[in-house]
Amino acid sequence: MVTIKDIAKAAGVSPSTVSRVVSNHPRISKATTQKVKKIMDEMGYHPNIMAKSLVSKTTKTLAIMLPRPAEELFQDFFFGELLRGILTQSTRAGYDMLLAAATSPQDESETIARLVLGRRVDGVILLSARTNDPLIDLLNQHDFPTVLIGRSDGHHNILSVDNNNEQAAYDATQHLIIQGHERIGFVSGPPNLTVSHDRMAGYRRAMKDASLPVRGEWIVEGEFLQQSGYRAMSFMMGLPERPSGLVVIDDVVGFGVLRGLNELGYSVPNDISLVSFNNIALSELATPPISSVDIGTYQLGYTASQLLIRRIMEEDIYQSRMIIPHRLIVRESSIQAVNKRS
Amino acid sequence: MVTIKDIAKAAGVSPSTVSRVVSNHPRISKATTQKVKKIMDEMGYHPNIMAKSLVSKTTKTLAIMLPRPAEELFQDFFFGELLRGILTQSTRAGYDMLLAAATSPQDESETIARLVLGRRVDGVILLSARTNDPLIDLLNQHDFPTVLIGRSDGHHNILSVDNNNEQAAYDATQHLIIQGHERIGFVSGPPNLTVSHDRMAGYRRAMKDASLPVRGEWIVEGEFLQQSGYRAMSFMMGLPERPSGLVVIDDVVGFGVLRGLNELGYSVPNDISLVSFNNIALSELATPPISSVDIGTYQLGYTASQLLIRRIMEEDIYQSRMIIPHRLIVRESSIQAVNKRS
DNA sequence: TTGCGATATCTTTAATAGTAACCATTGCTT
DNA sequence: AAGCAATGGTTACTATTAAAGATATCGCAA
Repeated sequence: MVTIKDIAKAAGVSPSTVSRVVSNHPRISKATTQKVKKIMDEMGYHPNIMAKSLVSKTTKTLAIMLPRPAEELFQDFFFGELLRGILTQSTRAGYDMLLAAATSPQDESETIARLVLGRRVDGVILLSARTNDPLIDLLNQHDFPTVLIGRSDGHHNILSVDNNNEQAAYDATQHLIIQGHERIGFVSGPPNLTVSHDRMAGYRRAMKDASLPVRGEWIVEGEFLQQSGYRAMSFMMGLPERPSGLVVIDDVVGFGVLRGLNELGYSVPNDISLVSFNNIALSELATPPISSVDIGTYQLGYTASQLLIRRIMEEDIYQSRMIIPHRLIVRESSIQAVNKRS
Repeated sequence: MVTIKDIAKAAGVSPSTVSRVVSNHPRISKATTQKVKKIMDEMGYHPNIMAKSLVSKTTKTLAIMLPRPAEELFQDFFFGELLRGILTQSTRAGYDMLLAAATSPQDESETIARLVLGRRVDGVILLSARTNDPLIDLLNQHDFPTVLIGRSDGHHNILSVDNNNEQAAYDATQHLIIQGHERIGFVSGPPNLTVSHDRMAGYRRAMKDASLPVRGEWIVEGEFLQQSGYRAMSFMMGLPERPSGLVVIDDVVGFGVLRGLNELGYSVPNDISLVSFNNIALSELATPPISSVDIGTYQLGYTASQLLIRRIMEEDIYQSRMIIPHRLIVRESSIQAVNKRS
């Protein structure tokens, strides 16, 4: 391997001078710069990133800490879009991305400790916030640059990027109410995720504002998997009084709901109307196309990365909590036949 | 930051001894080990990974080199599953994963050079092989541990994990032929990817073996996007003699095909039968459920990571090319109504 | 023309955190 | 008493950079 010393020797200068050439230091003459650069090219020199990181105490690397278990996440287009947003921005800013997964709960803290306290990364993006995330405490304790995608109860001093999920669910629910629905159900996600809470709260507020009753059996919790949606329907459609409209926490779950309703012989949107969240690429290709709240997934990731890098650069950050706007995309799954005819 | 020297001083031993305790060196007494470990816990010591990497010339990190542009990839469930396979195995083996993307063609080589020649990673997983990939030459030149997911023409001395895509397409096509179809079309992917070539070849062989004609206008190239499938249908269904069966390169494209056919008023499978590839989670939730060749996506990623780590460990590797078995999953999209009744 | 300080340019030295090869000490056996 | 495990310390090294020091060059006044 060719090192900075080899270049220095070959060019007849000191290693420091080569180092300055590499980092475009102003106090190097054009002649020397050219000479050194030529030799670097000839000898195929590439700076050893580890040595550089050791001395500069900076790795130019960010970590994405994946929640555990990660299966659900990878099953969802949502994650791909988020990742794309993060990666695009961090690549542009000259940062590498480390994908960190944990296999067990204690391993999660250990992984973070290894990466963060071992100075392997300059910052961390946390995904899928739980209602009380111990990782956030750990990272805050060490005052380590962290951005949370989502929201965590009881942590107000952490940088975060999120949607207004409460309002998003309000809008989705209100849309169904405007379409004339009075019995509206909610297919939720894992109960320990704040996103489940927030969307549920918005659903409840919309129902309350319209003076509509919310029945306990119209709310079903599950995972971000199609199977959850499918199972929710087996249960909900067996009720004596079943809802005529459904708000579903995630498009993939929505696909499962659609399949369940289909098999049970219900027609969407004529028998049951449907609105879900995230607006993944395939939701407009469902039969019927699914109405969905676009939460700006790419933007969410892009902004998180941007915010994190700003924090690392120690720029002044005035807003610790950034909200990405959402937008309800109305499609066939929530437009009743009567409206369609008009 | 607490270093190995701080621990050494606090424990009254030399830095080497602490280093030995950390790496479970056998020649350290139990008493010393315990004493040092206790102090490490108390002081919250975590080894600096950069310093370790510098001296050991090993980073315990793998890079996934994403193809450019990466948009398509992130839009596909396929990628998520692949990533999950890679990540699961590499995490188990104690390796971190670096996600590397390039923004331009020349940047691609630069990124590889920076990571590989700069000794930032121990190995590289290449995705989405093109027919003649210059990156492979670059990596081979430096004898750098690399595993290719897919196949690249003219590179036989590279480790790779792939499917038998030719046979997979043969099986898919033959399935349609057995169902009684004689006019079968092929909706392909980007022409510069080997996977497009291989699947096309299998399709052609199956048609030839059955003495069925292949028309040029029944073959359409595109991307791994739903829009490609949609556009292919606009074109193909406008032909004077249109196919009655379709082999589609990817499930996401299949979703687009389904939508296109739907809008044009064709029924699947009664008017047109459909088989596609990759068997993503949502293909069984399409309307109708899409027949798809399961290529063992998770396995593909898992095996690639495993192979790469073996190569890094300099284990003897007897097979340089591993083939993950495929399996045709027959669903409603390719079972004609007449068969359904029986 | 010469001498001086200012400036530009480059070198030397020390530091980053850790590891490995080699060396040193101890206490026990033969 | 010599030899030998067992255990731990010393020293040198990894590739790079920052700070401080050294040298050369230049402009300008005497």
